[in-house]
Order: sequence, then C-alpha cells, then structure tokens
Amino acid sequence: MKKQPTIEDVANATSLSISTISLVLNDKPHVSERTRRKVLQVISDLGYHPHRGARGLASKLSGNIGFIVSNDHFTQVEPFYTKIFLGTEFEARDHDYYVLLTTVGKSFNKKSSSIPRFLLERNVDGIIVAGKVQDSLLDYIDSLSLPMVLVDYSSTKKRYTSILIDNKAGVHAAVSHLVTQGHRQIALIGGDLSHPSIAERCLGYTEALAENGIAYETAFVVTDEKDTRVHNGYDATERLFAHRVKPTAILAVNDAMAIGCIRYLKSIGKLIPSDVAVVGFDDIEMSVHMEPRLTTVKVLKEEMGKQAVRRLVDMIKMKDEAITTVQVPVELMVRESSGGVSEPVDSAIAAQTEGISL
Amino acid sequence: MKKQPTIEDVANATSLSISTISLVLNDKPHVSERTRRKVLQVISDLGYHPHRGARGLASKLSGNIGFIVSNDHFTQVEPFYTKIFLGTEFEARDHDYYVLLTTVGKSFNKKSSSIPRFLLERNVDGIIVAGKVQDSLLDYIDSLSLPMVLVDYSSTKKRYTSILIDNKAGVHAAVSHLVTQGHRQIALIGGDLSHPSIAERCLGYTEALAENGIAYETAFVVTDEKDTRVHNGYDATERLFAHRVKPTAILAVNDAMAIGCIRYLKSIGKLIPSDVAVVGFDDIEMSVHMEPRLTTVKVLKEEMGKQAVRRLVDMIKMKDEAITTVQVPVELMVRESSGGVSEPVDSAIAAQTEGISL
DNA sequence: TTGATAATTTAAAGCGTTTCGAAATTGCTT
DNA sequence: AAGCAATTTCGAAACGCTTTAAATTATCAA
Repeated sequence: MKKQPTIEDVANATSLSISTISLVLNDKPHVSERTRRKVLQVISDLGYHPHRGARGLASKLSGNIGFIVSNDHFTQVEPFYTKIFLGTEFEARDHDYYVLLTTVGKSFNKKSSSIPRFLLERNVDGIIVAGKVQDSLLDYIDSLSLPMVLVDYSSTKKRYTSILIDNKAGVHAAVSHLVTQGHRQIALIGGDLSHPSIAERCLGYTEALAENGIAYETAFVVTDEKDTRVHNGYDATERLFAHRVKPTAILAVNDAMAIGCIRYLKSIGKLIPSDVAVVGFDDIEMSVHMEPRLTTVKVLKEEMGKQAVRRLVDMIKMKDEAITTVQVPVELMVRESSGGVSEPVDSAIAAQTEGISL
Repeated sequence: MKKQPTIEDVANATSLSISTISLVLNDKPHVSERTRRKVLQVISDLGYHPHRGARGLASKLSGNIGFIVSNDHFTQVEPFYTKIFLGTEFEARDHDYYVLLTTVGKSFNKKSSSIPRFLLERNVDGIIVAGKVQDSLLDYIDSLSLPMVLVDYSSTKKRYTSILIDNKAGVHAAVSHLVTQGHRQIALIGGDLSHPSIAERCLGYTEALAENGIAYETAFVVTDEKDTRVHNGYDATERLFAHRVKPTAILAVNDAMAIGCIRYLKSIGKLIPSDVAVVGFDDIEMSVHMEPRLTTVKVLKEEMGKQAVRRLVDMIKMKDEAITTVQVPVELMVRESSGGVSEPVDSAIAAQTEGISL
C-alpha cells in the first residue's frame, strides 16, 4: 500500500508542531484562526487523513460500533433484522463510524469463546443489540460500562435505552380494521412468546378485542408455536381449523406466519379474503408480492436502526447516561388479504418493489 | 469501560519480556515449548486479548476487510448483494476479520469525497468489490496495491481476481429445460447490458438457442430496458407481446424481471405455465413464494461472498499475487412457472423458507 | 572444562496519534 | 517600555503492540 502522509508531514509542511495539527484535527480550542486555516489548507493539499488505528490507540476510541444479533434471528436468511442492520450502516456512515456485525448463539457464558470478539479486543465504542438475546449478555456488556442501545428488545430485569416498535398500536389498528370489515370471529396465531415484541402483540390482541366489545375466545388463539416462521404459521392455522368454531379473520403475529397461514388456508380451499381475512405484521418485502397481497402492519426497520445509531452516538460523544425509550410508530398497510382494497393497483406495486433488481 | 489486561500484565505475570509474549501471540518460532505453554496459560488465566488498534498500528494490518458495492445495487432494498455481503461476514468471522461495508455512487473521482473512507484511513487490509462499479475506482484501489477480489463483476480493461457466476451454464440449463418441455418460441427479456453478468446471460441465450437448433428471432428479444427491476420486466413483456408473433416461453435475465413479467402476463389473462412458461435467474427468496412458484437458476450468493473472503485472506496473508478467476456453479431449480412440476409440494416449500421469521 | 554454535530471550526503537503541562508569544495596562 | 495575563504553540509522555538486532542461556563436541 502506497505510503500516505502522516501528521508529521503536515507539521513539517506548516512549520508547526504535531500537537497543533492534532488540535486542529480534533476541533479543539486554543488555535488561532489563521493557524487553523493554514493547517486545513495543507491537509487538503497533501491529501492527509488521520490513521484510524493510531487515533484509536491514543484516544481509546475505535470509531466502530458493534452490532449484535442472535444467530437464530440472523444466520438463516433473515429479512427483518438485516434491514435494521442496514439502517445502522447507513446512519453510521454519516457519523463517521463503522458497524461491526456479529451474531451470538443461544448460550452465552463468560468464557471468552462466546463473547463477541470486538468486545474482547476493545474494538468498539458502543453496542447495538437487535432482537432477543440472553440477559446475561446484556449484563456483561453493562459491566463493561460500554454505551448500549437495544433495538426491538427490552429486558425485564433491567431498563436499557431502547428503540421499540409500537406493537400495541399496530395490533389495535389491525383489529379495528378487521372489525370495520365486519369481522367478529378474529383469531390470533403466534409463537415464541419470550420475545417481548411478540408478547406485546398478543397482549394487544386481547386488549383490542375488549375495546371493540368482542369476547375473548380460547378456540381462536393459537400462540404456543415454538417459533414464528412460515411453517409455524401453517401448523398453527391447521390447529386453529381443527376446532369446531372457525374464525372469519386471522391475525398473525408476523408476516412469516401469515404467509404460512395463507398457504394452509389455500390448501383447504378457502378463499382469501372472502372466506377468511388475514392480517400480518412487519411488512416484509414479500407481503406485497403475494396473492392476495398481504394486509399488514408496517414496521420502519431501517429507521429503527438509524435511530439506534443516533442515540448511541449521542451516548458515546456526550457521555449521556440517560436511559431513554423510543417507540417507533407503525402504520397499517391495507391490502387485499383483508378485503380492504378491491382492485390490485399495479402501478403502486411497481413503485413499492423498485428495490428488487439483479 | 473496565480496564483490561495488556501485554505488559502478561509479561509481568510470567516474568518474561513483552517481546516473548508477542512472539507467542503471533505464533512465531524461537520460543521454547515450555515458555509457550506457560504464556498461553497465563493469557487464559488473565483473560487477556490483544488490543486490535495497537496491533494494527504496530503491524500495519487493521484486521478489517472493506466491502464495496454501488449505491444502485444496494441502497434500495437489495436482496442479491446483501446476501453476498452476509456471506463475507460469516466467512470473515472464521478468519478473525471484520468486514466494513460501504456503498459508492455512480461518479467516482479522485477527490477524496468519493473515496471510501476506510481506504483513506488505511483501515482495511484488502477489498472486496461486489457488482458493477466504475473502472476508475478499481484503478484507484489497484494503485494502492491493496489486495482486491471482485464478486460478480469483471473489468474489461484489466484482469482482476474474481468470483463469478457461471451465467452461461445457467442460461443453457434454462433453455434446454424449456426445449425439453416442448418450447421453440423462447423469448428473452433483460436490461442494463453494461453489467457483465447480464451481458453473459444474454449471450448465453443466443448460444443455447443455436445449440438447440432454434433460429434467433429478433421479435423475441427485448433487452434494452434501462434496468433489471420488477417494472422493467413488466414493461419488457408488454413490449414483447406488442409483436405479431408471441413466444410460448420467456427467459428473464433475473428473478426481479421475471416477477414483473408474470405480473404482466396475468394482467392480460395469460395462464402460467400453460399459455406461457417463465424462467428467471438468481433464485431470490421470493421466487418460491410466488404463484406459480418460479423456475429459476439458483446462484449461491452467500457462497460467493465466502469464497471471496477466502481468496482475499489468502492474498493478504500469503502475499499471493496470482490473479485467479473462480466460476461458481449454478443449478436450475425447476418449479411450476415452467410447467416442470405438476404439484406444489408444501413440505419442501416449508423447508426452503425456514429463514423467514420475526 | 572450554569454546563454539544453536536456541531462546530481551531491550529498544518504532507505529501515528492524543493529551497534558510547560514554554513562548501576543496583547493590554499603566 | 515594563509587567502581567491571556492566548497560542510546543515537547514529551502515553497508548499497546510488533520487530529487529543484540544479549543471554543452553547444548555439545573436543
């Protein structure tokens, strides 16, 4: 790699000391305007850029942010948290940070083998944790007194700064929409209640029913699936339809399960939405490409990642200790699977799918 | 952040010099077995981990790999290159590297504003470039004599080490499959021929026709779309069907265009595959969730990312200068859109979509 | 035992920054 | 013009590691 100029070269070229250059570099006071200008000029002439590693050594700051997500959520092709990750990437660039991604397994223990390497190597200035992880991992990071922001997760044991989805509002909107469409037999399918977001959605369902004056019906609730993947949605719906009373509408805790749900309904010859309406949650890419297009609650995944970075950078720079919680608003996307729209609108679809190319 | 032990602590604890510890750390020779063991033991007892930044300063190696992809390919929700990126992440972890991601715009120039920051800050040991970028950017990186591997791209001006898709084999398989199904009127839709992969696919189409003794028919080829997104597929198919002679099968240069193609065909009441068969390329997530499920050529996107990292790490460590080209094999996934399978198989689908969850 | 040679260990000089406290310069007052 | 304070600049020590040349210790043949 071609040798690049160092701070010393700048010092020589300006006939100033290294210290002064450093002061300018870091926007510190006690530098005369004339000097500052001259230094900046020479820096630009020389094409000088401070060496990240050296900076890190001296300042104890790496310029990196660590992003932790569980294997479960991520290693398998995982659109939801991937989007959040991309959001952090984009925002981080604006703040001159890089994001180091790592996944963690189910079992965290303090043996260093399961500790993210960037923590051991002191290679990050702050941490973003996305989705559910072991509380012991949070404890460990906390013990390092590293700034940390949780995204789509919150621990029951301790409050942390977090960026959350307004799950209840989303479910309320979904249920209200179904009620407006004339539904009273509204079922819920879900799984993995240990994830706070899922739990909230289930809770929101109960509340929303009550609010709409609909009695809670055990036969309409299947939330004990182990996971929330497509096949869980399929299975849950199958179990739902094994009961004597059938729902006219189904709310799935996420789009993946909604996809499985629709697949099952089709397999037994049900028409959607005329026989059964289906509503999902998350608004993943695919929901707009299905037939029928899926009515769902849109979650601003990238935006959540961005907010997490903004908050984290604040914490790093300002040494801001305050624990804050942000609820990112959601939006109900009414599409065909709930009977909300009559005609497919191809131009609108085209606009929404712009992102898919080679 | 809690103070962690340094190499000096290890030196003190073993009554050895810092240098010796360093030798052990880097697996250098000239250390007695007894000493090595003792050092390793103390390192583990103390929970010592070398500081990445300090290491980088002294050794001139950052432990990072830079990943460059164009904005066009990536900023919009982009499953293809995202997958490649994830592949690099996973493989990099195994080699103790981190991957720094950055996107670049259309116009690259040597003004530092458009140069990826990690290059200016000497914060990467090697570069992976995914997809098409400006050749001038490749030149620039080359001038830094930084190891570089291209993924799904190759410059016409200079040979670089690259991981490529076997596009021709994929198209040949697709065309042969269609011919086997009895098709002779096989159309091609595509766009953005400046991307080598796309160009190869188009070329492969022509070759494959010839090989199967089918005459090339201008009316069956629409490859002048500006892009290769869903709406381009829609438009291209519309233009295709404006001609007097209609094809019985359509090959799209990628799945996104195939999706648009199918959307158009449905809009004019065509049945797939009985009226028109459709085959895509890439095997993106969505292709298995469509109706009908899309026959397509599977590209091992993650695998390509992994191979790129393996090759790059070789180049970094071995100072291996050899320029090599790897063609990653492809596989035709026969599904319903080409009439290749009669019945949807739900269990198989479930298995394939495991990845989609909350 | 001795000397020579090989094997092992170490001291010291960086690597490119930041960050002090100290030194130098400047600007005001009188 | 001298004295003092405020402003600006600088010297030098860290930061935690790698690396090279030199120093030390071990080994072995004579």
